[in-house]
Amino acid sequence: MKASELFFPTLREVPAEAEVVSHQLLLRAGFIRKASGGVYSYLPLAYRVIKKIMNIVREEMDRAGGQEVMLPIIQPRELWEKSGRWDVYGDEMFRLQDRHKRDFALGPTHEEIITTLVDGDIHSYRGLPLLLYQIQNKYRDEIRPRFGLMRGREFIMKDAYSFDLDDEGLEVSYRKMYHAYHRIFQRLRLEYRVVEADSGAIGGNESLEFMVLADNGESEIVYCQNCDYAADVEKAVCQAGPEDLMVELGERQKKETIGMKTVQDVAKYLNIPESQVIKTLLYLADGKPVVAVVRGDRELNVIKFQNTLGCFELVMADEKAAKECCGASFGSLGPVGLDLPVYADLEVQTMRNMVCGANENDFHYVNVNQGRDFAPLAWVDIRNGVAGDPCPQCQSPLQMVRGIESGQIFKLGDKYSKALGAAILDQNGESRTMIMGCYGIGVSRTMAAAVEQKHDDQGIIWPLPIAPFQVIVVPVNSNKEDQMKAAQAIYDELSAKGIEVLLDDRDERAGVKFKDADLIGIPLRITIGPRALQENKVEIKKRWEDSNELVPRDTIVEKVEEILKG
RNA sequence: CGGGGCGUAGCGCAGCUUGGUAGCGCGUCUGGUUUGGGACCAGAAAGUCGCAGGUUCGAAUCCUGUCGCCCCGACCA
Repeated sequence: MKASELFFPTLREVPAEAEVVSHQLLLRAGFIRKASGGVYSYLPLAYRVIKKIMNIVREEMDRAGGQEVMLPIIQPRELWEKSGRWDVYGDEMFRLQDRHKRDFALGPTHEEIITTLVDGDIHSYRGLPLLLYQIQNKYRDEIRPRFGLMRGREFIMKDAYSFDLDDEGLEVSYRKMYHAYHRIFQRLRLEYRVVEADSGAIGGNESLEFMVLADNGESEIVYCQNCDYAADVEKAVCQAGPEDLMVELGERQKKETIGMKTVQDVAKYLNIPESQVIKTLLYLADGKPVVAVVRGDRELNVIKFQNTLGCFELVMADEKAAKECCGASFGSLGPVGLDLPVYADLEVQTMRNMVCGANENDFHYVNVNQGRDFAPLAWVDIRNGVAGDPCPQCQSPLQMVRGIESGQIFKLGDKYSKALGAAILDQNGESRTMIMGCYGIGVSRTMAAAVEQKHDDQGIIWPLPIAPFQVIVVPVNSNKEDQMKAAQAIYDELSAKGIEVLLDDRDERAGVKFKDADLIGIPLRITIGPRALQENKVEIKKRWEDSNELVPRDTIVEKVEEILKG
């Protein structure tokens, strides 16, 4: 492909609308253009990358025994009513009507369609196991689409669904997908981590997320370097700390702390670490006041708290409610003498001589000790994990990184098959509900995640397996016949080897070509310059390294093949 | 949905307070000189100032409404 004929409108300046790196670079490098909030066009370079990701995914799905299908995007309302999700899905579902005023949804996901499809034509256990997948657009009317391709309203997703006779079968399918996903992310050459996903809300079912590591990913992950444990901070299992039995319990005292509202203020004022203070947070669970207590330097994890309570709605109470329930404003609350259900984080259990609000404005207690001064209704795990927490499996200190949720595998069980009545006959002629799993990879999001992970201040650095072109050949001056001739010859030779090459034949100055090559992130650049050409040499540069290398013209094809292999 | 910000040429922005025939940089086009990290000179094209209504002799500018975009939050997985 000649650069002069390629549609890749690069921008010198960062469009004002883009905040995150992947969004900025994909716009600047001429990969994507916005059609509407969260809806993008993929230009040729982007689509080349997308197709490569799709092909890797496709090959691994096929290898795992999957069969590719293409399901409708437009889905009738009745299907969604059957599963009960027409109402539940809410505003996040794009809806439309046909000319007869019949309701449809633009598929946000395909459990309904596929379960109905399989139920219609598989009636015997002999038809199982079955693994179907597709790669196509999904539609979710996100409350707030953001960060370019990272959270779009229309996005490309691979979704796979497994159907088995029983849980043992599901286990086999799930494991196959687990290994397939590992292969996929390894082949994409992205650094990633598998973490446990929330299973509380849906109840006991297993789910794992494949996170592509990136400095400004949406998720925070803690992981263990010693064993294989990893989890989102919101889901990480937190434990009680060790108790220091040598610390003597002091006598509880009330101290005046005028104007001291935050944990920081109080700790500073009393000259103690924040970890000696406890935070008392008042929430309304389905309208009823409940209290959460966590160490002063920790964050309450609202999801964990809600799962603990098992309530439907959990909102933070306002100042007024605090005054009514506890007799003091925020900043002066404490569990001592509170006549409310108190849930305290496990970590608080082993703290000694804590500091907390006295439920009286501008007063705090010091030397508060659990058991003697207050007793919570329950000791529970309700805080966010942090780096340094002990690993729940092996007790080594956990590390923290950020990541982008790129794939997820999930044991659905009979959730949809039951609702939609998808049953089959087993060996004994008895009717059984099929057991399902579902497995997603955000293809367009993965492209964005790759950019987030692989870039520098000059632009994108595509991993070789998904680069839009593997090599760019740059004659320093396209008007010099000898340079163009050499460039064209190298282009032909590489192309003949099946290598994807971009020939920058544009009548631009060298600087412009180099900048563009760096920006669009082609892994290998071959530069044909006048001086080297005199000695019958050309220059090769790896996008991910600073230095370049002069090699004899005759060996360049060999050289490229060698790098591509390694 | 709440809070904040923004809509002026393809991109980035100024002009708006104090109303008077729309500007800058980059990009684009033409000609020339240049040619190893976003060249230079000369010339040119390109904008219903998001949209609608109002005030006014006159609105990019003031008022009202509306649409869209971005960020934070709530929400969701």
